[in-house]
Amino acid sequence: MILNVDLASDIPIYQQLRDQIVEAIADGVLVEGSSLPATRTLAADFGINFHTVNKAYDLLRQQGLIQLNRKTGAVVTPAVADPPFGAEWTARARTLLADAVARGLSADEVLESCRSILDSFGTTQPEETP
Amino acid sequence: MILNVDLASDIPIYQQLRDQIVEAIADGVLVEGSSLPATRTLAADFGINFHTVNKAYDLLRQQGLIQLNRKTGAVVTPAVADPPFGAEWTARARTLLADAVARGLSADEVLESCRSILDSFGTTQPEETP
Amino acid sequence: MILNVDLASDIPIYQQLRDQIVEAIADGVLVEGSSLPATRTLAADFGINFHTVNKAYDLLRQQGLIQLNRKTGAVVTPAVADPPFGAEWTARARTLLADAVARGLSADEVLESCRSILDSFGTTQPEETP
Amino acid sequence: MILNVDLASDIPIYQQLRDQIVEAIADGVLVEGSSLPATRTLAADFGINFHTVNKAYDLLRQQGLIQLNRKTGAVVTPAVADPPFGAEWTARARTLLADAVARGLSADEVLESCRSILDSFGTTQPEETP
DNA sequence: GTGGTCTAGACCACT
DNA sequence: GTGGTCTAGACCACT
Repeated sequence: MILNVDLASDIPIYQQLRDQIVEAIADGVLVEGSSLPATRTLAADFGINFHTVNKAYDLLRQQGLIQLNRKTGAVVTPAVADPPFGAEWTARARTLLADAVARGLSADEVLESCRSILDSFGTTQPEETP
Repeated sequence: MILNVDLASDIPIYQQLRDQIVEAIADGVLVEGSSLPATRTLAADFGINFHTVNKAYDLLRQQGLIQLNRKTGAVVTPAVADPPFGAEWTARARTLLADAVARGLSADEVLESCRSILDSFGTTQPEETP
Repeated sequence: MILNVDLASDIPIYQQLRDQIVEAIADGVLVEGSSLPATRTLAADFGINFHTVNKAYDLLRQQGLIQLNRKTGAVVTPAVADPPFGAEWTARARTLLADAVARGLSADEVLESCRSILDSFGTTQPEETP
Repeated sequence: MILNVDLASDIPIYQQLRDQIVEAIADGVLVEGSSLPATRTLAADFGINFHTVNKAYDLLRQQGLIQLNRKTGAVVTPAVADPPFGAEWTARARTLLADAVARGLSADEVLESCRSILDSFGTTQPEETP
């Protein structure tokens, strides 16, 4: 799993971490049962505080994507699609799609962009959990 | 154009305004050449500070969606799809789509959600510009 | 609203705060729209760190009970009973009720205890929001 | 008695064991005089450390629900409802019930949930102690 | 060895 | 003036 943190971005570091881990899960790089690095290890790797990593992991836990355990560390949970999947996601999607359409893209072009992003997921081989 | 501002929301008011105006453009309610309300009028309508409206309009201007002019006020510009269309949009889309996939939805289900949102645009008749 | 924090308890301070604020909401002491004290004010009152209060408020926000806003501070949101209300609550309730029954209380006695606790809610007059 | 241990859960294993044994007692699956499995047996069944089982049994002993004896092992004690039944239980109940009420459920709805959980106890036939 | 909690203090964002 | 983020470092809980 390759994570990139941009300290200069105005997106909070913990959010960047969360987003990239979610992408790694969507991508299949992290699968059910995969272990994430220990909070303090990951923090050291990026030269950031472990509290920041903690916050990212805590978000993922709240969203049901990982489990945190003093013994086993952070582990990816089985995906349980919980439809109708939240009006909140739909609202975010509506804003994102409107942004594209308002800039002049056709619905087909936008869908094609979405499809190509979705297709790019899962092309990476999963890591082996040691 | 109907705007709803939730003063209690976590999302900054200027962001809500920007998002809803973008949706109105995507929706075809606002078309090329449509005038937006004067900042002070809009501010008065919602009981918010006109600086907040200014900030929303300024964002739209930066994104090339409207033109601001002392004389003519805020006017929707012609849509110029600007491919490659911003790595920034793609990054946002990637995060949004990954969120859905990581929660267990299939690519097809996610695409279907996007399609149905896109289909909902443009069903409203454009306003007449007075 | 009267809050009591037991620094010696093994229940985390932020959890104690969360629980007591929830009870104040259930009790009707805090109603929809009521303001909570500023995080730093509350922290000073108890001689604890504002981060700890922050964590309590953040939990309440995640659970949809309050809204946090830089401008307006922490405000109680309208209650939206979201049935089926979570298997998680039922599991907690099962454990609690089993505890009582296993100790020899009859179902009727346990229900009576629950009823009397529920009756004790709402007997306090709501605070006036200044 | 059927026990399920979720090794990945946030809830400590000893707590899960304790809770499920309490539920088995409430349920009538375990009655006064019933023997619990030997700690090492139970530990082997779940592939967990026997100290963990020990901790669960010790909690139950402290709470007066079982007796531990080198010779006879762990045996369920006669239920002695010990009114006023612990301010501690009431505090836990208050928090649980407040959680439901604060989310907008009426006292009647909450009581009904409690009643249906209580009714589900005791529908299983007691095991025969070999 | 892992995550969890708490303190202390800095600076930022939005109003 | 309010909450939000981040750092730094301590000690605890569970294994």
